[in-house]
Amino acid sequence: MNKDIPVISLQRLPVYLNYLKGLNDGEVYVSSGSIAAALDMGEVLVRKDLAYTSAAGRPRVGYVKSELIAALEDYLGCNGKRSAVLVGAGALGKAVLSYGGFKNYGIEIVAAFDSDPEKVGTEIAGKKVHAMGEAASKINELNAELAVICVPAQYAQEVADMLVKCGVKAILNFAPVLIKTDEKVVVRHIDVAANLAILSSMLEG
Amino acid sequence: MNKDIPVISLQRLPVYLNYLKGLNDGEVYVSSGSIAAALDMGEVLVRKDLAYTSAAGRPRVGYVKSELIAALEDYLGCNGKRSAVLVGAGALGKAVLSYGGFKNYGIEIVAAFDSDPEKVGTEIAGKKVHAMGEAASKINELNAELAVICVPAQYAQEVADMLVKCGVKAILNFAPVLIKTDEKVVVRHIDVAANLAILSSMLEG
DNA sequence: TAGATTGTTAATCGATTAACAATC
DNA sequence: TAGATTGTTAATCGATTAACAATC
Repeated sequence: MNKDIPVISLQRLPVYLNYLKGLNDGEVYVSSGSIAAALDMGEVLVRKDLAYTSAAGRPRVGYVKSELIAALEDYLGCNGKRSAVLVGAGALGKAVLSYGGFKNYGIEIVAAFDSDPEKVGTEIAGKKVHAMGEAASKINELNAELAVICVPAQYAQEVADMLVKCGVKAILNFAPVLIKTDEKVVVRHIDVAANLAILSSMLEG
Repeated sequence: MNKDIPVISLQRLPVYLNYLKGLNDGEVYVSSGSIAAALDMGEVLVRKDLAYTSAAGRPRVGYVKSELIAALEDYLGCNGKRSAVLVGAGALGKAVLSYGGFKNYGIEIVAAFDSDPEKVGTEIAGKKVHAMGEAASKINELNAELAVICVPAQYAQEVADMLVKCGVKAILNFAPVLIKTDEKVVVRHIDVAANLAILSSMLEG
């Protein structure tokens, strides 16, 4: 069902969702034109993207905002329940563990792992930090399909390999290195420093 | 000089740089083919991307690794010196302030701002946290052209407006909301929760 | 020289936009 | 009805890939 949407369209769905949720409660209808204007994009593109979900607009009035939000949430799996684990309870790991925004998407980070014995056994934002060796059993027990990697670059690949072996199906990688996995596993990469560097590069043009 | 590179190519340059830096010191030459194989992409694309920099390969041998790294670093401004400020010293803000990876790109976060009086006056990773009201004078004094927004979504737009008024030219926004600015200002958006949600969506396909 | 690899031009592919018929 | 907006098909645009000449 989610198979044929281009990733580039999929990436825009949360943007629409955020925009719609931020709208005044009084607004009942939204048109692709108004969304496009607010988000600085073409209105046909908005309609095409929305068409991947179950959203249906009505000529002359547009989309019912609540229905559109529901369609996007449904498509993105916000009403489901998926568990994620996090590896690397450093500053960034702690921030991600403390972040409350995942629940909007039906995702919960249920456990963390760290190789530092000092951290093992502690709790961060109510989530237990376990030793790396416990990963296999915990991931299995908690049925976690998602994982977030917040370890230093040099460990990212081995951590990814371990996670995949434990049954993780998708990885969000914050380490500044490209990790390779079995092609069935989906990986996304967020390199914070590189993002700032890209911005910096765009300044001189 | 950096004007005519497509953003999509620019985004790949740090990926090449990370890969090359991670290579064994003994490797003197690298070919576009070997980079492409390691990074799972087409070799012509690699050569095209690298051609935007001052890198020059030699037929039959490839690129001199050290020269290629230097060309990428030069293009990305890693040898320059740019200052950034951060707004919102919550968990994520702290993590970004503590992150050491920016210096590889010639970027330093020089100050933070927060509206919480409890945080004002403290130091995080050696960086002073100032009151929001000091932003204008500090940004000017420190000559900061880059800014990172780590405040809750509902404040992101006003913070962005304030930053732009203070002379900030580029913004990295972690708040889950699209911010609008004068078109001269460049903005990049990192929505961590959305990224995990996208991964989750890709699982069911 | 022979052959591997670069750099470039042409072809292809995919995403965005334009045009327009359908419709409430 | 008239007109605004959707949904879809065709055209355009831009990025990737294929082909190939240049070259060390």
